[in-house]
Amino acid sequence: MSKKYYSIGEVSEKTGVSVRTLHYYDEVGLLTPAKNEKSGHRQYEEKELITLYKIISFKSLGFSLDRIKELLKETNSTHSLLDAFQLQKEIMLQQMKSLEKNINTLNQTIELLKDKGEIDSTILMSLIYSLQTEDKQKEWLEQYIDKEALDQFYEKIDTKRDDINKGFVEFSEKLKELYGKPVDSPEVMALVEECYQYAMNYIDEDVMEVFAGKVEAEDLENLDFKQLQNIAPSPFTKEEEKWFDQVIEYYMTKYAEQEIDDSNEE
Amino acid sequence: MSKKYYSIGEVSEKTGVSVRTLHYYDEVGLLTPAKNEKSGHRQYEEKELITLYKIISFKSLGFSLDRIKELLKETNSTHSLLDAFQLQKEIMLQQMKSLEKNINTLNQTIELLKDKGEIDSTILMSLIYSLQTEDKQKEWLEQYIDKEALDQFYEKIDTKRDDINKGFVEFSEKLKELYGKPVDSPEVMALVEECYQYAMNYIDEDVMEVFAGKVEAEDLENLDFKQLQNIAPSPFTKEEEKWFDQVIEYYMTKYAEQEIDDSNEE
DNA sequence: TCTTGCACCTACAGTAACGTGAGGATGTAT
DNA sequence: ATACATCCTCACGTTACTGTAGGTGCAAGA
Repeated sequence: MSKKYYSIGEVSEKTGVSVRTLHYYDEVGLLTPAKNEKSGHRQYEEKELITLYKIISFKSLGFSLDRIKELLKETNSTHSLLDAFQLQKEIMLQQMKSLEKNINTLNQTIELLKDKGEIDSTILMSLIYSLQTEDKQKEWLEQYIDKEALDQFYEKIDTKRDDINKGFVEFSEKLKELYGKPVDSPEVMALVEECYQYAMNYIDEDVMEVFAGKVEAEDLENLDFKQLQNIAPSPFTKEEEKWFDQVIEYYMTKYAEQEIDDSNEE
Repeated sequence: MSKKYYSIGEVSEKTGVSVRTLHYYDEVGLLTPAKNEKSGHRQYEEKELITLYKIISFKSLGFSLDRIKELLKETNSTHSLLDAFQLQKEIMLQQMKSLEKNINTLNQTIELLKDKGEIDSTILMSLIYSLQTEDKQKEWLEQYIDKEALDQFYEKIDTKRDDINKGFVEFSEKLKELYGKPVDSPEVMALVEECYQYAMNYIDEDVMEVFAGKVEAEDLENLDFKQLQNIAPSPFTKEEEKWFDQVIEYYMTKYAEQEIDDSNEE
């Protein structure tokens, strides 16, 4: 035969794997060619080339070197290979989902930034965080709202993503501007009213009712809302939030009065 | 105020980031809270909590900590954020493509393993490698075949993936079995004929002609085929390949004779 | 008063899969 | 013989953490 061995350089050339990487594979016992006694140079035979191609193939499918070491021993048993591949596929599908979510969030954020220009970084963070944890938010909501109504709600939202994001940012900005004003000042009330009306565009009445009913029924003040806060941090400081709570409270009582008035008039 | 500072434990609890990781962020200068002079305990203020949420958000979008450190400084300039997000989106789209390719390969391999049971690991490797580098193969082919015909060809193939993979494996196995037999033995010739016919199911005549013409026209024996070998290693050993080359050569001369006979009879 | 436990601290080490570079030995062509 | 390419080993750097050991300060229980 013209040539029995390949030098490490040749192997690197042929396969595109760096010399250092071949050293490393030798070091960890993944691919251990014989060595020339005198020079210590590595001598790769054809069977090792084939093994290397197997390694490259497995690696390209996302397996770790440790896993590959096992798989190389088991390549005769096709059954364990099948298992490994199916598992690996599940893992990659998971990764796909996560990537899709990220791209989605990035798309929405990019649209928003293009549209709005400057955005308070805290508000932006809050939005991104919220978009990224939407699944968990939905899970949380499923405790209180039945899945069907929720699915419907999210479907509706899905078509108006960019509008809603913009609304969220704008209301947050305006609220931050008004922070500190008396809770019963007309500007504040006007904004809250506007905000409420805006939200009502997207929230079905039945969803609202179910939720309102639950809120009164359960004592979720402590435990559960804390969990939600963890899932979706607000864009406001503690101070702002305190003020905002008062605003809401005032608005609710006023709103309740008006409701009574309305129903009396009917 | 009831509470000015959060302890590291509280922050960890609130955000889900481990204490050790918070230590780490402090160490690398990503999030450096003040320290109590006496005890050395870290004291997180609300602004640092907000920063931490920003960090979490950016991290979930796939940014490195170094990049995040820069982004945190630039959060006021929305412009650089937009750039960063757009770049990040491109990166994630790339990753998506790569993942899709992997899942595709895994799916095909899984189907094949389910269908065939035992498969020679070298043949399997060759197939996987080939599936994973299909893009590069196509690029290589584009040098010789015009894109339109090629696209058409791949489209056709795409609908019959599993069949073709199975065919590839079976012909490879059979060829390996026959290795060593005389190149003009009837079994060998029958297999090659069968293989040729099988391939013709998928290769359009015009593609074949273009390619055949090119093969004669150019001297791509050396440079370019080496490149292809790098892209798609064969499932055969050097010895087997040598033998196979002879088989093909013999087949081609025989085929050429037959062609002449055929045209004479017409 | 002792000690137990808890939350916190620092500091060192280890992970995966290499990249990079130093310093020296070997192979090959002229 | 000399130049130059190629190879060797050794060892540190990278990313984003995680683990562990040994030590401090403080509050509650025996």
